[in-house]
Amino acid sequence: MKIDENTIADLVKRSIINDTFRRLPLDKRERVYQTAIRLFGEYGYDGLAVNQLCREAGISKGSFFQYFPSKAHLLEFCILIFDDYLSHWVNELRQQEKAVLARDRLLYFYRALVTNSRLHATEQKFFLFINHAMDHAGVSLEDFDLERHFHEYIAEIVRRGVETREIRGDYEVEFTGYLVSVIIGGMMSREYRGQRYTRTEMEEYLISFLFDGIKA
Amino acid sequence: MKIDENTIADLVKRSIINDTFRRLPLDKRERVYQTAIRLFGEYGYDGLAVNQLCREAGISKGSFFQYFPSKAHLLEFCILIFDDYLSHWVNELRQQEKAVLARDRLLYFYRALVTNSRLHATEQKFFLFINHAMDHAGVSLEDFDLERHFHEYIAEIVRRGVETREIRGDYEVEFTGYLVSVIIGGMMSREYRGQRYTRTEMEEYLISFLFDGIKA
DNA sequence: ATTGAATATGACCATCTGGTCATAATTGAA
DNA sequence: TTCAATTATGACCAGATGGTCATATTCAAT
Repeated sequence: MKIDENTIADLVKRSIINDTFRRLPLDKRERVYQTAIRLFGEYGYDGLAVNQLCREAGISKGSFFQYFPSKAHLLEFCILIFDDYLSHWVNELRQQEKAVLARDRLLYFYRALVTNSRLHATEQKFFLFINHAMDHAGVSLEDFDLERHFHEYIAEIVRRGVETREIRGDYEVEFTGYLVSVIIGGMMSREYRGQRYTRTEMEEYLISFLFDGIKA
Repeated sequence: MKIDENTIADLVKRSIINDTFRRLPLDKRERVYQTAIRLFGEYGYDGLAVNQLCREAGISKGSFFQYFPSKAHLLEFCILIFDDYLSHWVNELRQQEKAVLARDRLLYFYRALVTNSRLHATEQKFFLFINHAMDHAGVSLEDFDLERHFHEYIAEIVRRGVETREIRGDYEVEFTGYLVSVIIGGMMSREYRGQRYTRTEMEEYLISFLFDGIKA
């Protein structure tokens, strides 16, 4: 995904990045961003050394601090750009998706997640880092709920499902949606590991587990 | 929980801690351990400064490095002691629990988890830190699966449940058990947050969701 | 009271960190 | 070609970090 110009301009206004960075050639901006989320995802906040980032991104330290007010601002920048990326990703998915039944829609979403996370290991790591890491240098990570795009999409599926009487509606849609995404998340992390089951079997179990529970 | 003498002796043999630490008075050992898991849980691995630990635990820096070969060994020590603690906790729970039906046993487990995590915020934070943190200074955190005690216990409940035809057995017990604990975990983290529902309502939804799924 | 071993201590060290800044290189308009 | 503005650079800085070590203290056994 290309970094959105409007978003960049907004970040300049909010003093998260400097105008110098906005004026930079596209490929340089991309290089810095990609290197940053890779290193953050791999080594964490403290583990990313500005020196290393500069070396691997091919810029000098002096330049770095002309682009970003501080290391903490780099993190915030990465989070916000990544948030944009997720938003686009979910939106595209929503447009492509043609299914009607809730079970098919959930399956479609699950498949897309699995495929995507296999494709983009770096983004995956960064996502996990932000989701689990603690606060750093005044950047309260709890303010950035990267999962909300997923949650909102699933909640929408659940809402329709309740309307069409496919899904129970005795508890809040948002709550049920949350539990659904917890299960999907759990299934996903199983995808990476052992795999005693084929992908089709995983999908079958997911849907069956979701809709029917563990009852014999 | 008192730190187990046998465990300590084993850690000395494995050169994770020095013999000096083993010979220390109980309260001092406890103080160091408690302070360490609190600071690790609060600030993470890099965020815990040995100086601060020494200050808050009331020991000198020189002493610290007579107790532990390095900071990384302190972390390993904490993880292994904590692992012991979890093992004891689950064992006690298992002995106290008298229920027969799988749904009652799962409920009992869930209640115990909620109660315990409310009581011991420090341990909770440390647990989350270990579960989510990335590797540090040669300590591969993936080697320490702190959740396995929970997983094993739940898997046992599921196994019995399958035998008594309460729980479906079309997939591996271990897999189903994993999904059950994923849901329980999800419910737990909801406990901390918004709480539009009473605890009883949460429990009812958990069981109903687990056994019956989201089907209308 | 003496002695020898175990333990405690904090000044000290090399290294690394995020961040600065004076200077050099590049750019683009006139 | 000139020149002013923008961007690039890396030596440098103060502070903090994990870790060391010579010395001081404590303690138990005689």
